[in-house]
Amino acid sequence: MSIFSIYNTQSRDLQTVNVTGRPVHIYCCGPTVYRDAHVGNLRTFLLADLISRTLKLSGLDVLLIQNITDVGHMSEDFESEDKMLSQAKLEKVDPFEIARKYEEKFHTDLARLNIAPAKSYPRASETIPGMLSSIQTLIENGSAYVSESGSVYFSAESFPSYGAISGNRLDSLKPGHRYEYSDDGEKKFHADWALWKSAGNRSEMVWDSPWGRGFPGWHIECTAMSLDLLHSHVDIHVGGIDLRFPHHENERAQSNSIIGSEAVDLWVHGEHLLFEGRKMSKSANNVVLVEDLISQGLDPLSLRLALMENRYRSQMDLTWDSLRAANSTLNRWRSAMANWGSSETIGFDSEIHSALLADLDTPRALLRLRAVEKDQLLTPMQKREIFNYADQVFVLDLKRVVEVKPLTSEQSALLESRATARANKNWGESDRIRDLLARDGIVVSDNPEGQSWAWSN
RNA sequence: GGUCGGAUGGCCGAGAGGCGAGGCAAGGGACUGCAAAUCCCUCUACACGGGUUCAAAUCCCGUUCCGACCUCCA
Repeated sequence: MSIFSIYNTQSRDLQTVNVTGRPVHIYCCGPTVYRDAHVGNLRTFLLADLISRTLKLSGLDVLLIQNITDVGHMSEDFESEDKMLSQAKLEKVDPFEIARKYEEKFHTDLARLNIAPAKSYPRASETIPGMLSSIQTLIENGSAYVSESGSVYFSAESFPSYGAISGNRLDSLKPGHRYEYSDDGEKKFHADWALWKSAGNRSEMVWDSPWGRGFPGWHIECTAMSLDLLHSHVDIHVGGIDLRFPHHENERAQSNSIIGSEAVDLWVHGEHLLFEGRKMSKSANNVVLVEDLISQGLDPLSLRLALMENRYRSQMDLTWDSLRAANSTLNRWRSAMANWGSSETIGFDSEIHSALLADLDTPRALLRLRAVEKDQLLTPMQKREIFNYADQVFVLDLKRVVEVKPLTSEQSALLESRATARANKNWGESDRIRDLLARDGIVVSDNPEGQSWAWSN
């Protein structure tokens, strides 16, 4: 059996996934649910999906866990306001209502992109006891300390291999370099971080703890959840490149300090998505949501295809052009599939299989699919069966029969009069009607068998 | 200042010592009453300077430029 290999940020090398006798444990850092997930966020969630599906293609079981951060995690800095709480103030509702609303939308977006649901989506707010016991363990074994105000900090120096994922060294993280470092005076060392932050003057989203009322630090939720739900061992940990430091570095220090060994085998990071040449951000005003694609008349799966045209490890510039290109490819493939018959058999293609196994080389797999489409030595049935095979991972709904919105009676009448005009070689009238229909988004074309029509989107 | 990646045709992007991916756009042709769709063809590139080699986009050294991260971030 061929083996899946993928790039491990920590070892800076391709690493194979060798798991037998149990499911592959995957943990993917999920959304902070204070706003809509944009298409860049979705690129990372798609990455976890592609990994899971490729492993399944190779006959492995997968246990995927993805957290929902519904507790503000601006705990390092009291000056900036917590995102969840400030959004709640803005929308004038209970912060948990905000969280549930965006959590719901997150699931909707995943479904639109055919991203298979994880086994579970633990919420930070419902994992407080687990976090408290993780923190307790860290205090007991000397990895963490309690401050005067009742906050708990992780001691970075207690973890000798700190920095292994990101390449950062503790002395390079000293204040005085480019970033602005602020300290509330409670940390013993500049690189320490909060595991638990005392409530201060906060009254919402705070919990009781052995150290007083407060709220958890951002990094501890992933430690608590992954150790608990994945039985203290993560085979593949997935997240966006920006989480490499500090989030994953800190999570690793916490998890390893609790279990006394390496908790994660493989750290996989997805690169960022740019849109029209710039990083997607509110200030650049180029945040794109799945809804925006839909309102442009694009199939959301054209995003899935467009994202797969690039490797997950390279920064990618998404444009409306590339989305439209993907959308028309999708339409072309679906109608080709319909023309190739109705076989439900799942074929096999070794090139596609090996491309996916080789560090998720989706561009090469798609290239092969295009070659299959054009290959004159393959029968239509063979083509369809190879497409069926590929669609287990691509999940572009290639078998979907393009459903056609019915015409209004006026539009049907126009089509009929055009056919009559054409029969009479009344070209002027025929073209006039064609223009009329085009305004309704109906494209008319003439074939030897007569005229046919289609919706332009 | 530290760390991690990049630079390929009009644009987006694979490729990682020899055979010039693919897509989009553009131009030409076939088909058509004219179109559309489709098919065929065309446009032939690897930041710069050295080096290694029979052979470099690919390896090595140097240079320039670009992006990401450095305590909010997918």
